[in-house]
Amino acid sequence: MSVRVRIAPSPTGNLHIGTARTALFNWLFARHHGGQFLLRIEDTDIERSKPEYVENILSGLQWLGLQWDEGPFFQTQRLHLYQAGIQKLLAKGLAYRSYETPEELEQLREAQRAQGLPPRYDNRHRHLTPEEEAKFIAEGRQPVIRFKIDDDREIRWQDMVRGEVVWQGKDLGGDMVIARASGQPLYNFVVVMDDIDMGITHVIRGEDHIGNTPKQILLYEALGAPVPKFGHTPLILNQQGAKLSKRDGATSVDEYRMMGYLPEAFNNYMLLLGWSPPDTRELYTLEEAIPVFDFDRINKAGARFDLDKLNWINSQYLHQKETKELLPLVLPFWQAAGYSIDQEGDREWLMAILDLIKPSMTVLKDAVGLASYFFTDLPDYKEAAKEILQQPQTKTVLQKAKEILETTPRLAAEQAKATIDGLGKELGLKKGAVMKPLRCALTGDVHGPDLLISLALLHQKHKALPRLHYALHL
RNA sequence: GCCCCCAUCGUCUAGAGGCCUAGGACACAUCCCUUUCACGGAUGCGACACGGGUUCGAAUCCCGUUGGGGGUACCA
Repeated sequence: MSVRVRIAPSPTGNLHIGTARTALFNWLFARHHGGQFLLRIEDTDIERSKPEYVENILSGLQWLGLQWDEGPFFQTQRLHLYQAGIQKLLAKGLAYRSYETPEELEQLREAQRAQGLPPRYDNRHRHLTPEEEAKFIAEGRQPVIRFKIDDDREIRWQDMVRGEVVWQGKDLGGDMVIARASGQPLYNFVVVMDDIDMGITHVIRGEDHIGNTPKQILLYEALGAPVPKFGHTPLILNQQGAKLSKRDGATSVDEYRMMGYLPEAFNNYMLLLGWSPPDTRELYTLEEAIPVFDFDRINKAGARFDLDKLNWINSQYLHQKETKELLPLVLPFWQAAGYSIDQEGDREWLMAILDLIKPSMTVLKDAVGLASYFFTDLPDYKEAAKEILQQPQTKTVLQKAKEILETTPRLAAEQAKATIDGLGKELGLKKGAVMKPLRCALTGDVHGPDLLISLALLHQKHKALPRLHYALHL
């Protein structure tokens, strides 16, 4: 039987890192086994689901390159299927109508809490007489549908990551609601209906779903369907070791995209969170991971999200990237920063800048700060740079450099080196004594990318002389 | 509270009873390269939560303790 897996996000927020990682594992598992990866949008919670989140999830998965083979399916368009399932369970006597009010349930839980007991439904409406039921209906009560869960049942399954997991029926909280009073079917039920209907063979999801699994296994049995394999992956945790939440800074894929992380780096990092490669190699593209990915190497403990490691991986991919491929990725960030750029005319010049700053970049957005002095008329002079520019020797160097540039309209990087070396010799100064003032005058900072290349590039755009002039009169 | 899961350097992890003096990566420190900052290279720092077993031998198996996490809805 061919492998069929799915990712089933609910559109109640932007594509979350945890969802993305689950998607990645499912995608890799499907590709590894030559199976299918489906996308299903779980939008049964109509109050919290929003179309913009659907859009965000779809575009996020696409950005990551986790293309789905079927879908997206929307649960709100499949309500007839769930209705039929509910009728079937009702007819078989495996589910029933339950009439308690939210207040009554709250009272029950309150009483249980007071006695130190676990909160659970006491199955009080499981065996209502027709008279009792008629009375509730006459009161105008709208029933929920509950699925019967026997306390003495024992549920066990072989989890793909955790091995055998055993659950007692009595710990499942009593007969479970599968449809609201409004008729809206609920998560645990629709998941099972859909997974059966879509022929899902392996349910790979986060560990936070582990408690849902025994309930769902019971539903598979009740519906007379084969139970798929389950694999519960460890959770991604925050710096404190708790489940990632909105309060933990950037938790959506979108935010990382906007900060300038590359999808290949992001995938690579998520892959390493909970899965370990068979050897010491850590850099894997999606395609490279397909043949080596398997569940034997999935870890059981949760993993903290570590920005340092993500940054390192991202910088590796960035540095490896051909400059001509990097340029279109960087351009939007430069443009957003307000730099005026002639994409066509300046192409060579821009590529040279990018070549220069590429080794210093960790995220795409870094290109904004690193290249800023190329795009402004005058750089933003830092305090430390101003101090250097005040030193007496500085004037001599800058004056000399100015004279040379005035007679040299165009300067290649190699020429710049010879010129500056000559300048130092002529003045009897060490390299540092020449470079430092020059750097400060040209870039406004005491350190940065290669100065001679910067000089050549600035001079090409007639930005070097005005800066020397400005610095001389500071 | 109750149920479930988990436990190796600060972080991600390797480790299937002797290959472990516990390996790798990030981070950090030092040095080299270098006009500077990065990049790159080298070196260093640094962990088997604790207590009992089992065994000739335990990071690895068992039990307990502690710690952490998840769940406990007419959310997903």
